[in-house]
Amino acid sequence: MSADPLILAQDRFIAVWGQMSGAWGISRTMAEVHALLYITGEAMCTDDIMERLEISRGNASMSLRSLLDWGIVERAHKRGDRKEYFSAEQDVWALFRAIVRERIAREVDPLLASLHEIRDMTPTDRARRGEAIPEMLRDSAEAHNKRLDNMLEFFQVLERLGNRFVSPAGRGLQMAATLLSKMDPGGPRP
Amino acid sequence: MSADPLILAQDRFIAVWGQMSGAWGISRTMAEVHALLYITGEAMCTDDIMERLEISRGNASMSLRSLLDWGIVERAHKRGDRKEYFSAEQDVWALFRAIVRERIAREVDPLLASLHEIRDMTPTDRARRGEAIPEMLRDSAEAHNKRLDNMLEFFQVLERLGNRFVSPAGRGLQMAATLLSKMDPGGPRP
DNA sequence: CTTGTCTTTCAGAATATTCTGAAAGTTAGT
DNA sequence: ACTAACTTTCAGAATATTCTGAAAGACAAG
Repeated sequence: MSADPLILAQDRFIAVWGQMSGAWGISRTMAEVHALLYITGEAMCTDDIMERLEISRGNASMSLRSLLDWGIVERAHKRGDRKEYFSAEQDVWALFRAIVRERIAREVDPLLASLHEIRDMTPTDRARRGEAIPEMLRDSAEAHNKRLDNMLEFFQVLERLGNRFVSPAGRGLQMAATLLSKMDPGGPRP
Repeated sequence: MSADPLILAQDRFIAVWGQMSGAWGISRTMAEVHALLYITGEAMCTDDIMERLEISRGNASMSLRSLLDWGIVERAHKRGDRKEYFSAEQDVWALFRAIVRERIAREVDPLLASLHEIRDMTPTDRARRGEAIPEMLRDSAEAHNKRLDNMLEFFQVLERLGNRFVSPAGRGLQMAATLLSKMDPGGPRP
């Protein structure tokens, strides 16, 4: 059997990364496939992956497709070989920029849209000027709207931050480095 | 039935927040209970929650316990009433500081520990000075270690950032504001 | 110590997610 | 156009997660 420490370390990495799958909002197998491609640094074909991870062809195919959709794995080809090969982004910062980009698109944007819709469901002074609303109802509606606005504001800031992190290639690292070096533990300096 | 727009808006908010549950790594019901407490702004007892969300007593009890563990819901008491009441943190930034704090503790810290362990599984020049290792193996081990180190570096930065965001009360907001105001779209200025 | 009120627990049921494998689909080469 | 090599799809199986409800536990008041 394989007592090769490199293989063992790879397997352990794959297992650990698989456990993090929940944190990225992807399935365990997707994470394991990604881990395998990342940690070996090699381009592999479907059969290589099936064999190493002991998963079915269908599962491998679907996981690879999803990883391609997320933009963190890309197709590769070997000359004289009809098979498709796949390789993972090796730049860790680029990897996480891709993850943040997808999660903003899949989670934050739809949430903001929903929150705006909900915001439009309750009447306010602004919305209906002259119309009479029982005072008690108006008060609780205003408190409700304030709570919604606080949420909205938070996610708008989050989205702007995320887009800043994601946008031009390579900025994520600089942003983090700047943050950590320019701010002392007590907070930002003037 | 209730055509009260406020109730309808609350229900919609609860549903939307419930769908985000995956993003925070909590169950749908936990998120719905939290949403209910947040959007109504009221302290409610188990029976109130069971009735409004149409869930079982056991589910309500467990969800509330978990929310207490996360530190985003707290116990409250009403005089002359033996029942326990629960209310959600109303400061949105405090809410997300709590979430970040928990996720660092539950996900990032264990991951860093595992990555360090994995880092120690492969021999390097540093680790075993004189011992002979086949050249090919040594090269691939070094590439492997570099990949691990890149991951480690990323998560160390992430953890420091997270802790900065979380630490003294109120800093999260300032940090985000600083980020957004001090950096132009092209990147940080000297 | 007993009762009544409220809370927690947990085995099994219900639900949701993920995986398999065989069949259908696709494409390159001849 | 046919074949061989490879990829994708998807219904049903396997697995994992979440929920229920009844029983047990906890605690204050009398």
